Amino acid sequence: MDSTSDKILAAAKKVFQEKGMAGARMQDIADEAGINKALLHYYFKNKEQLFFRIFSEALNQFFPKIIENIQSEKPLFEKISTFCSAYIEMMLKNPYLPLFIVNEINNHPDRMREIFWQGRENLFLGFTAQVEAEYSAGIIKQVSPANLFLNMLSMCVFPFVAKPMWLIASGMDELQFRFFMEQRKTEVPRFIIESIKK
Amino acid sequence: MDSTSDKILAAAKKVFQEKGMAGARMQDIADEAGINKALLHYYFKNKEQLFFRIFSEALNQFFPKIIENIQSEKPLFEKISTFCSAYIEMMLKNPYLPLFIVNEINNHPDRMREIFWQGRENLFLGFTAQVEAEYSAGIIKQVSPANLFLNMLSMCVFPFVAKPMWLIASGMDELQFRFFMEQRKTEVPRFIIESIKK
DNA sequence: GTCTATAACTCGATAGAC
DNA sequence: GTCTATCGAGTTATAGAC
Repeated sequence: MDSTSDKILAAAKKVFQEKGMAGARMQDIADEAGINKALLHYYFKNKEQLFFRIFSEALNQFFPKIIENIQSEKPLFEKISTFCSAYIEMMLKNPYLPLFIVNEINNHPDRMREIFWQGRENLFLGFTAQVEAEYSAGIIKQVSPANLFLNMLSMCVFPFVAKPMWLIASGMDELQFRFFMEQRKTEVPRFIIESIKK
Repeated sequence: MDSTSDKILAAAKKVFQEKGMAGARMQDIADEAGINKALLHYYFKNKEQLFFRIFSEALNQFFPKIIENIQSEKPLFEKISTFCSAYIEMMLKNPYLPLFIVNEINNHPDRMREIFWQGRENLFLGFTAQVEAEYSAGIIKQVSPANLFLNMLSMCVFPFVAKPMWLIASGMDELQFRFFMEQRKTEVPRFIIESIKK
């Protein structure tokens, strides 16, 4: 069913992700949900509370998959391929997500810090060990794990963050962009593996 | 000398780049400049006008160097090296610039379109020709110019866009980040060239 | 639960003294 | 040029009827 609460959450997600906390208006959210402002406050005490509900959901959609992937037991090349493919696919479905997250973390890094470190130890320990192991095994060249990971993340996420800029500069339209990103699901892993394989 | 107008511009740059158009307050800018709101309006008719002054300067700082570089006559590998090095250096000095630009283009893609296409024809024509020429000459593998360029841009710019997130996830502090990015000035070109060289 | 009406507040902008 | 004081529009949030 599509309860009023659900309608509000869907509307809030759309408006907040497009305009951010500062740019969003409670009126926009009410309009998008097809209700009035008073009812919004009946369900969610204030704008902040509603915002954090949406923001937390966005974080939970974005990060757990990253963490799970890089801590998995798969061989490195396979890990890289599935990571890029799954991430680009997810962002094709939620194109506003990356910029939303990046922005709001930028505005409240302190709050973020708490949410992030819930029982997690150093994210990169396992990944670092794996990269070193595959180097010792002669599978890959010597490479800094932090650089490798950041390169992978950059090439997957940045195109969505900079999408409007890229569309203008490249002259692509929406459909061409979509096709381009579909290609990148395999192009990016190929590019990375080509660079590090021995 | 440090005229009132200069103080305002410096303050506005800081506040707008940190908080964006929607998040910035004229009061913040006045405080930062050590004056009051009325004086702000004496020098700049309204917030929009002040914002566009700052935004235009940011665009002019960001894009001309990209365009000049990719349209230059240098060999590809050299082009990649100087691009990454110069861009990372510039962003180390203006860390808020990339996210500011990306955001405001996102909020007003229409305005941007006009500013951008001032007598410019397809940006990538020359670059595409060069990549194809170096492929024919047996210097590099076959590679899509758009993907190559976007990969390069992503690996240079994204770390600054996602800096607060990266600091939290990696555990780096400001100084370590700076050192890390200094390394990437040579690491990123190496990574790219390793991937495409024959 | 849902609405209308409005209070309370934030913020950009202006008036007017010095 | 610079300030204090204040207006007025736009927004969040609440009161109270149904």
